[in-house]
Amino acid sequence: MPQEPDFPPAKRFRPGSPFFRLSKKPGMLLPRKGNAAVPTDVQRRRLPIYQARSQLIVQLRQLHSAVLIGETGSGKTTQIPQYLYEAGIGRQGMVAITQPRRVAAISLAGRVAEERNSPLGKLVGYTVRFEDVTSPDTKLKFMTDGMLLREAIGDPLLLRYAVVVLDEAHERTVHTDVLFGVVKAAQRRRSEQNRLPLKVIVMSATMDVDLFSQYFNKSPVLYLEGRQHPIQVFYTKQPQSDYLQAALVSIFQIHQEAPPSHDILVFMTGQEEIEALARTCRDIAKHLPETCGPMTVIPLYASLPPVQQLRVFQPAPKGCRKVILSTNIAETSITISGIKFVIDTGMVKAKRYNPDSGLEVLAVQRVSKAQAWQRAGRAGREDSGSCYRLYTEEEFDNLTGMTVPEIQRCNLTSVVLQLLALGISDVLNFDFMSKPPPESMRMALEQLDLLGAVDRKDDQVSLTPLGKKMASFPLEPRFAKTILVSPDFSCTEEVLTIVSLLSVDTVLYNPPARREEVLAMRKKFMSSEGDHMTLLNIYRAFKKVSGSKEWCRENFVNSRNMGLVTEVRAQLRDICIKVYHGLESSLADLANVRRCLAHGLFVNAAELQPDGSYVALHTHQPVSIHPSSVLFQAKPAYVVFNELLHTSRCYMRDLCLVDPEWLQDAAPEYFRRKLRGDALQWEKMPQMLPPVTSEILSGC
DNA sequence: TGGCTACAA
Repeated sequence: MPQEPDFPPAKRFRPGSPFFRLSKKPGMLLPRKGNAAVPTDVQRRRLPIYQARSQLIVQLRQLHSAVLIGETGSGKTTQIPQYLYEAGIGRQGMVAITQPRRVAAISLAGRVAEERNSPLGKLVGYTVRFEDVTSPDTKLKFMTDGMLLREAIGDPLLLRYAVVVLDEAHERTVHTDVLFGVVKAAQRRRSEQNRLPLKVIVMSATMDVDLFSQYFNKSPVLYLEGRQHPIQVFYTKQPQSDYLQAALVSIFQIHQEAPPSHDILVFMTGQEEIEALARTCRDIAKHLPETCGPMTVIPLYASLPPVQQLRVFQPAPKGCRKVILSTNIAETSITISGIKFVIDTGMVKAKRYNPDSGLEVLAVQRVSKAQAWQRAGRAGREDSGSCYRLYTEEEFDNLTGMTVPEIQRCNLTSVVLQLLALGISDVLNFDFMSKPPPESMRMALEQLDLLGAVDRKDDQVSLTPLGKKMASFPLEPRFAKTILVSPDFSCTEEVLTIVSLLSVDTVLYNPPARREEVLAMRKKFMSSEGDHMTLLNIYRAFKKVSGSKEWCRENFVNSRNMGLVTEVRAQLRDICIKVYHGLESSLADLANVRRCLAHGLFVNAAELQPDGSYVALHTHQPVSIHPSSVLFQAKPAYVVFNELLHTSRCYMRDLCLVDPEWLQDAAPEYFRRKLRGDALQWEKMPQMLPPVTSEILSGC
């Protein structure tokens, strides 16, 4: 289990200051603070980290593994790779610097290339999905953690690299967590085989580093001071029952008291909540007395069109206050300058996973201390700031220290397939930094077994030839399987399209205010065979007009996501051609396409009951058709679906009508007695059918 | 029979 991190008491909190641990950690480096930067090469020397450069180089030269703590603004991400290069450390191979996000990998590479005065793609390059800007000259390679993981499948020892820098390790994405284990194993095996040593540098912005250090053989921790400014933190005196109301009051309190140039950033949970509060704020702002200046309220969340997202960067007109209402996208992904006040509701929408039911639930919950500090830190990027926490100090003390790593709360089917593809057969004992729940691992193995991806003999698990092929797709195993069976049904082109459509955020644009219009436009694409076929119709129509943006607008189709679909599709198609040396298409025979979906999604099958309700065959839980489905008013006997969404009920989303015989064909053993008329199955084989908990039942 | 999705590849 993750250890409770040792966080600074709020009152003495100075972001970027590691002083409170000075006595404990002798490895600390104490740079002098620099001033605001002016030219480019001088800029590097003015970064806080520069003062520690020579010490860092000495340390990094001798250490096999190091943990580096540095707040935002310390310059660690751009400078460490250059220091390594300048000192000739790891020149025998490349230096990989991983990032959880694409934009970060790309922009960091750009900045470092500029600092080196070298064209991007030469000495400094980057690799992210769909884009590889590197050359044989590339020594410093910025990449997404997912890309390095994918490379590891072909090269588990990561022999091209002399140094791997895992940045933003505190975010604990699934990919980073798997990489921890992969680089640690590669490091050990390379040393055993007397190969070029692999140096591992873990970089994190938070103080909960003991876990990192312990995991990497008690490696030393180096501290760097950042260039954050002091932040005053305020708590409410009483617990707030309504955080939205509390946010509203706080916004206008600040608005009445603070100079209008001081912008406010409010952290909330989701789109609907944000839009509602935005409306309320605008209404109230209209009716304020003259003494109060005007206010511009800007919502910010991921599904917002890019043009509207950019609004947060535009300065408000003089004398007007900018109030940004944001999801946690502003916590990490988008950095907004000029924020003087942060209001933290203390809530976040996060995914939870129940391995028994396979249910992923998106629920509003309290943030962790680490998240609360991350949010507060957004107020002190250029100058000192304030953070108003809409909860009491006692409530803060009771928050969990760090956010539960994603790997402990998600479906692990893809992870396990990837581990197996890396040649790790003892997946159940893989050296995770934070072990995922054993039920999640078992569930994942069971799913892979059902899909025909693995052979299990006693405790030894190995990939089948099909499983090996599945691992070559950057997809969830069930979708890889769907593609891989498609040649048997001569419909690879169609299946590729459908899987690509499912790989991106929805291409359907549904502005609530124009609901009737949307419905009328969408009618012409609707298929009685289900949502997948409806999506296929939309894609075909989109291609017919050569991806016209105008057509997208008229038909309420998100053209950005549609463009992404095209990219994903091309990538999947390339992989397909490599695996199969050819493609086939049935053009009109959509039944075959549905057969493929049955082969990939059969674990997500549901059966119509005599009373008109549906039951999921895998878990026997009652499920319903989501109102957004084209099959909402239909009553097909059997369907497969993409996912279950747990809101007021358990809703199946994205449905496809199937024949029960197809399900039998897809997994004869599994379905032998699962289909209608086997009520006793439940009691006979409890180990295959985990009991439905009362929690699930009451929620459905 | 009736709901609405944080982030990432």
